[in-house]
Amino acid sequence: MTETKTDPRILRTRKIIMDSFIKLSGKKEFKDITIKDITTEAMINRATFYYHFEDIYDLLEKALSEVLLINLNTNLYQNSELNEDTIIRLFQAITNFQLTLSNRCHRGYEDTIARIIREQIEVIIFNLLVKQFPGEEKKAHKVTASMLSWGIYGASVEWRRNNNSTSPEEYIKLAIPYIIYGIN
Amino acid sequence: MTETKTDPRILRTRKIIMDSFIKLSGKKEFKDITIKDITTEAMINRATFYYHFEDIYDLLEKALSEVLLINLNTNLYQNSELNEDTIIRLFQAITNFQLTLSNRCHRGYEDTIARIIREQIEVIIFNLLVKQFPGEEKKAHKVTASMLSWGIYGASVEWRRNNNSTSPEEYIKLAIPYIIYGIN
DNA sequence: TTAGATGTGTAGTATATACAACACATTGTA
DNA sequence: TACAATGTGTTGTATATACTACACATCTAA
Repeated sequence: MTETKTDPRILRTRKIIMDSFIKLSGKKEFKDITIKDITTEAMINRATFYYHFEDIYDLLEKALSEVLLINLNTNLYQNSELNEDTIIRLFQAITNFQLTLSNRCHRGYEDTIARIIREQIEVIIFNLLVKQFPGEEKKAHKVTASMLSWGIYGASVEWRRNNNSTSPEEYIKLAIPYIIYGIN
Repeated sequence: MTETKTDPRILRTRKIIMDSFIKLSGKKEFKDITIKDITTEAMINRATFYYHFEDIYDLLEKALSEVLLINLNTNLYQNSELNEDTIIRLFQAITNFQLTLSNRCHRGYEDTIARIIREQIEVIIFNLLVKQFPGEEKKAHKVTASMLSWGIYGASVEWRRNNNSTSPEEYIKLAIPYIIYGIN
């Protein structure tokens, strides 16, 4: 809302860097991608990279967040409530995102990536909860969001592992009553 | 050869501007394209436009030259002589370029565009002649290049006008003996 | 072990781009 | 006519990016 517009040069350069990184991720494993590779691909100076990102892990984090967030924003920007529909869309976005990831080789960095994704989910859920129940305790929202994010992320991992014929929607629907109405 | 490498920012920005201009040319007539349109499309500041180009006609000139030159370079960079083969490739590049142009609306600026194209052809032919006959008088090369450029450009106009089944290659082949061996 | 090669991260300076403001011209419209 | 709106081209200043050099780490080969 109170967005102060950022310098177009910054937006442009960040996008070039992230796009180059994503492109390289399709060719090499993460551990083999050097910062020189990225800046060469992006045709920017190496020093400029450090102007925007702390190091390559910072880039990984921001690139993943951005890609995931774009997926999510287009999916559930309209819905501002945490309900059955929202959860289904969220889950679909995650499984979809995981599928694109699995086509790229990030061997050895699965844990980092998993953490980033889960944190993103947590942020999204937290914001939804705050909007939905403005008066209540934020600490409770925090814990709830944390637990839900772990649960939903874990579900996406399990879904991918049992890569059977169940669609993401059907899969998560099995758990939704528990999420929404609780154990009772 | 003695290319002093130019700042990547300049290359990048020029490309963005030209690409935006070409993109806009597909939507609007030239006379309706404002500099604000271009800079908005390119997401650069209007002052930056004037850093690179004098005005919109300067951009038109450079954009056309560049597109035509790229066509030509990829076609006849290998051949450094002005022979039958070179002329055929040159003619093909021009007709091909004219076809792409005809899909865009530049009504009222045909003359300007024609001049730019012809001048480009002249430069190319002149350079070929200088390379081919290094010892001889440059003034003669100049006149020869001028006449040939007018002739070849004119032929491309005629070819397009009689838009019949003759291919550019067949068409120009009819005139090649005259060009190469002269009237006798 | 020692060098050499490659990668990371930082700092100082030069240059390109962003932005805002301005004067001026052109166009449409009341 | 007037006067608002839109476009052109310029200028001054702030900021982002390019470039170069440097110190340091890691790895490989002699």
